[in-house]
Formats: sequence, C-alpha cells, structure tokens
Amino acid sequence: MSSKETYHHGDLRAACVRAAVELLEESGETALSLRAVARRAGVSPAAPYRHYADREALVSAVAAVGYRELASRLAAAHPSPSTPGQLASVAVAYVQFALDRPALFRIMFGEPCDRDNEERVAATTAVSQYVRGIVERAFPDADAEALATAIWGLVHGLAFLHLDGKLDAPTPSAVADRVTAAIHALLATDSRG
Amino acid sequence: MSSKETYHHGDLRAACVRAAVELLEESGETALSLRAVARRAGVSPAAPYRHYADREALVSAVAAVGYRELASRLAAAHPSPSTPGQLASVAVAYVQFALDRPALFRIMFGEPCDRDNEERVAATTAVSQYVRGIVERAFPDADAEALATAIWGLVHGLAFLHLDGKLDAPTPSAVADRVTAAIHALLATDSRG
DNA sequence: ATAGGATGTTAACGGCGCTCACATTAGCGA
DNA sequence: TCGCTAATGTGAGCGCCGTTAACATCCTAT
Repeated sequence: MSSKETYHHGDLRAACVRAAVELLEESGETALSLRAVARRAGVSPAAPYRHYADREALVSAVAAVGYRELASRLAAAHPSPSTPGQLASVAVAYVQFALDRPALFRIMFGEPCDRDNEERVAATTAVSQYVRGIVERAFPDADAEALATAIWGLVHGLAFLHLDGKLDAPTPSAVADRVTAAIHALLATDSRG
Repeated sequence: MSSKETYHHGDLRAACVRAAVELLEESGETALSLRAVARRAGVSPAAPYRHYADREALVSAVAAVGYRELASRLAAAHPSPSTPGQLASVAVAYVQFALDRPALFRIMFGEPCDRDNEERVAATTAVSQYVRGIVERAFPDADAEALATAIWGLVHGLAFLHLDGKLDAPTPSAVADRVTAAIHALLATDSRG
C-alpha cells in the first residue's frame, strides 16, 4: 500500500515514528529532529504537525514503542522468573536493551516525560505492573511494593550506569557478569518468603 | 572585582558555568544554550568559544560541578554510614538531590557523556570511590565490587524513577519513606559481613 | 615601548521548532 | 454523480540555535 506519488501520504502518523526510530538507531538522539523525520518520510517540514502537536508528542510516541519493546525483551528473557538466577537473567536483558538501543532508552527514561501523554503513561505502568507481578510471585511473603520498587530501581540504575560508562564493563558478557553479580550480592543471601 | 565596562570580562570561563547552572535551575535544561549563557554573562555569542570548544564542553563542566555538589550532599547526610539505616539516609540524600536539581541531575547522568573530558571522569570516579569506600567499611566481608555496584545502581535507579514520575511519591517525605523502604527491603534481612 | 598572544566583537551560515496562509484531496451527504 | 467540508500536505517565513571567520581590543613579557 505504499503509494508513491500521491499528495496525501496515507499513514504519515505511523511513518513518522518509524522514521524517528530509524534516525535514533542510525545517528543517535541529536539526529532526531522533526525536520529530519519529515525528510525521511518524504514530506514537507510542516506535515508532521498535522499528526503531532510538537516535537515532544512525537518523542512520547517513540518512547511508547520503546516501552513495548522493552517489555517483550524482558518477557523473552524469562516469562515468570522466581529464583534469583532467573531474576538476574531478566535484569541482564533490561541492561542489554539499554546498551543495544541507547538513544531509545535515553528517550524513554533520560528526559522529562510528558505525564499527560496517555500512550506513554500506559506503557510505563505496564512495565511497572510487570515487575510488580514478578516480585509477588517470586517473594509472596515480602512487602511487594517496597521490593518491587527496589528491584526495578536496582536494575534501572545498573542500566543507566552501564550506559554512561560509569561502570567498567566493555563486552556484553562482562556486563552480564557484573549485573548478575550485583543482583546476587543483594538477593542471594536473603531468605525472603 | 566585578569590573563593569572593560572589554575583557575577567573570568568568563567561570562566569559561563555559573550562568549555565543558574539557567538550568531557573528554566530547565532546554534553556541551557551557549547563546543564553553568553547573554547572561554579558558577552557576545561567540565569546564562550574562547573557553569551551563547544556546547558539550560547557555541559561537561557543569556536570562536574554537579558531581561535586552531589558528593558534598551525600557526605552531609552521613560521613561514614555503616548500618542499613545510615545507608538509607545517604540514599535519600541522593534521591533528594536528583529531585531538588532535576535539570542538573539529568545533565550529569541523562545524556551521553564525554569520556575524554578529564574533569568529568575525575568527578565521576570520585563518586564511585565514595560508594566503594562506604561499602567496604559497612560490609567488610562482602564482595565489595559487586555490592558497591549493586548499591549505587539501586540508589541511582531510585533517583531516576522518582525523577521521571515512574513511582508515585509526591512529597519529599513520601520519597524518603519509599527510598528507605526499598533499601531495607533489600538490605535489612541480610547477614553480610 | 611595543610585539604578540589572549580574549572579546560582529556578521554570517545552515539547521532547528513552529506557525500561517494556501493547495490538494478524500469522504460523505444530496 | 456532484459538490461541500474537513483532513492532510505545501511553502514561506519567524526567531532561536551552534558554530565559524575575520576583525578589534587589551594584557604581558621582553
């Protein structure tokens, strides 16, 4: 259905987020401009404004696809982790996602987010609920809220520190080792639940 | 020594980072432009380029002062924490810093950082060493590297999640409670060292 | 006293986000 | 089937941005 020479694009809204994600992957976050998105979609600089109120609205849409991809990567790592080892594998997947797609991850978490953007908050709470569910199943007797917060925070922080090069772990397997060690350092000796 | 009408500024280098920090506090990170910094310093748009190679160099300088301020806030919270409760108070200080100065915190940790900037990496490793030292004193028998990584990651992640509104904690004391609970959820039941 | 380097200015380039007036077209009721 | 309207895309233009180049001013060491 990719009509070529029509005045109307057909589905510019979706084409914009596709173009934005591509730009992000190829050239980093500084390359993500509305004008560049418009160019890539083969459309005039003002056209995206018919579908997105401003740059931030497009960014939120991109972030939302990021949240969904992150959720699917976590689920792929382990659908329902319960032991510390399984939990560590999900944590590693989280950090790997950040390192695989740094620009996308920074857009998702590194800048102030529009709390009024429904798509965005929905995708966010989905991640939150996912973590919460894991914790409740893995540690049924613990304070689920506190522990879920702690574990999400831990994994999220490890992702950011690795992303910023604050921790020295050059290869993916070194990252995996380091994340696994950190998780076990906090969880392994516990008798929780 | 604030000479007023001289052609040369006197200490434009320092004035730039001062102006940058002020802009950051007053109007957020989007307001941090080299031109705005120059205006505030009472100088032409090109003048800062005599002292900073580009925008990123100035940003790195600003980040470096942020790292130093963070370190001093942590030290003020507790000079040498060892119990989980003391550690939690330092963690709360870390998160409060992020919430007090969100734009600065995002500049420090939310965007790709120039690893070639000496001032910046020095300030970063100082924070890293600080955490490491705490952990070594508090848990002498633990794997210091893994545990330090885990604790920094945990606190850092909690800061970011609160900053992004991913966790619902509206007031400073709610934040403090939540952070404290998360820390205890992971540390309290341990017998480490 | 003066030469030269350090530091500042002015002007300009291209790119950006965004808006407005206008052009085209798709879809729908008569 | 025709024609109206709303949706969608265009083009020009505003002010801001980062950055550079050519030029001006002033400090300092000889």
